[in-house]
Amino acid sequence: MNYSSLPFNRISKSSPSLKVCLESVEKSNNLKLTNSHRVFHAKQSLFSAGEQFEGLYILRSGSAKSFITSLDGEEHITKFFYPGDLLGVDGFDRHVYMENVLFLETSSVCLVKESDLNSLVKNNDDFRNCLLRSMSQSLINDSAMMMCLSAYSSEQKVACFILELSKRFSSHGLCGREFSFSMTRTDIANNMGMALETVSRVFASFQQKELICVHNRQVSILDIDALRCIASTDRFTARENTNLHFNNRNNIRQDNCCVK
Amino acid sequence: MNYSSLPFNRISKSSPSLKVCLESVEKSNNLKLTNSHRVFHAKQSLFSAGEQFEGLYILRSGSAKSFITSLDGEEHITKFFYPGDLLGVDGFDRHVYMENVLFLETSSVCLVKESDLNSLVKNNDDFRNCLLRSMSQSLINDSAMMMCLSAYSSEQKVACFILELSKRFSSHGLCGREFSFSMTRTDIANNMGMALETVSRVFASFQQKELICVHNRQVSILDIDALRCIASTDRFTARENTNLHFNNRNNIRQDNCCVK
DNA sequence: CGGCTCTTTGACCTAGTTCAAAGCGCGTGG
DNA sequence: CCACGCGCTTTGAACTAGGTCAAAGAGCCG
Repeated sequence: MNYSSLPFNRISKSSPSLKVCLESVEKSNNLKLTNSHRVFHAKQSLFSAGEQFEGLYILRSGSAKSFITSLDGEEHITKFFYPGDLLGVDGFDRHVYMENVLFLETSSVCLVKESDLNSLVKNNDDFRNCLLRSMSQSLINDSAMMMCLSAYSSEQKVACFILELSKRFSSHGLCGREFSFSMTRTDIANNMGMALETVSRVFASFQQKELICVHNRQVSILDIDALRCIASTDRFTARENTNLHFNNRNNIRQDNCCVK
Repeated sequence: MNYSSLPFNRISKSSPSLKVCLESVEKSNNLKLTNSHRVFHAKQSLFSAGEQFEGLYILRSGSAKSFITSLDGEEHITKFFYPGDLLGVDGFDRHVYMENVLFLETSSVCLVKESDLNSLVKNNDDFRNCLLRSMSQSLINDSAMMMCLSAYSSEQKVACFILELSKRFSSHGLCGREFSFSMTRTDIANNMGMALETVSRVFASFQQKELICVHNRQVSILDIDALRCIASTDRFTARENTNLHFNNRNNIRQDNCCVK
């Protein structure tokens, strides 16, 4: 997939992409980012909590997850990253990265070194706005995520997760109706604050209701409106049509499924 | 309480306060913030989601809460604010505030208008760094909060909540061992993703174990190490000494309590 | 004093976790 | 090319932490 063919103007207006911003900066200014591109493979680490802050990374392709570790060693996945996303913003505060980042698949990143960063933020209006807007957006997303974690039922959580992924993919010009995710069920469960068994059961339940179709990590959305409805329905209404443990008796599977 | 007497140097190094930063900027530059101070009372609104972005607010005294509303009208409190905190950063993205802010008690804020903001970020290194660090810090806090919401038991959540408040108060030069909070049990429950009854029960349980002492909204911490231990203990260990519903039979109350 | 909101406490109940075991897909090495 | 092993996923059955419902107390203010 060639990203340069995407309608970036529209995207950069609705949700700023530093990647795009940088590309324009790179062309018009004397900034050289050519040596700062690197490729990583699945399970490789970009940086770990405690490491010296070296600058921001922009994910160019692939995907990654960030996680923090509690005092007792438990890990929590805070976010999944897709092309255009910014990595390492948590390092501004103490000049030390506060999160760990692992790649989920073969990916490439571009480093904006701290030195370049300072002058960019200072002198380049576009870049500065992009950065502030991107951080602002992250804070808003965090709020939504917190609400999701604290108040949503399992079905709502999974519906939100799928819809969010769909949104991500389509905003990058990919198909938002049919895609495959790069994280495991365990990752999803950890990120959404539920047990992996529950994730599995909700997927099965959604499939049984013909809202989605899942094979391994390939998903296709069959009824996006129903998903949106579940995601935005309060718990009392949602409860009526929910019985995770017992509604998957008459297995509906590969048969009526659109992906093969 | 006169904030100007606080040891701000130390604070601004460990965790940047835009308030302090602004004060120095105000003195050394030609910036006028004198007309931008306003006082609000409990339950008054600073701004609501959807309103035009006018700039950032710095809380000078008092306290506030921010909340977002889900599609079905449910509210979720995303954060509580104390003096020195920054309000309105969520407006950078779309030039519209994305959250609602209500004051919990009589408070005063200082508005940094958008016009001033731009030149400050552009030209004032201290301010720019303060802002970036503050936003970075918020993102880190959000991560911690998400982990808390998604993986912690009720006791862990409440322990974290109390410890966080304690940290906040002592970082502002107030007593971190004995303070009163300005939010209701319902607010705490909403923010921490639990039922208000559970909050009440955990408080009772902590009091019964002589970790804290609560009267209405006045708390004093009796055993901060034990609280820290609870907050950082994994669920398996924590479970052994937990039985919220039945361990408050022999009521221990005002008798052995340090606040009267 | 009456009415209000907030908080506590009790009793019950269920959504989702935990534990256990089997199934599946995929890469590796023989 | 098959067999084995390993990591991931699914499914079942039992259990429990915490939510929900209900009712009573407590503080506060006009």
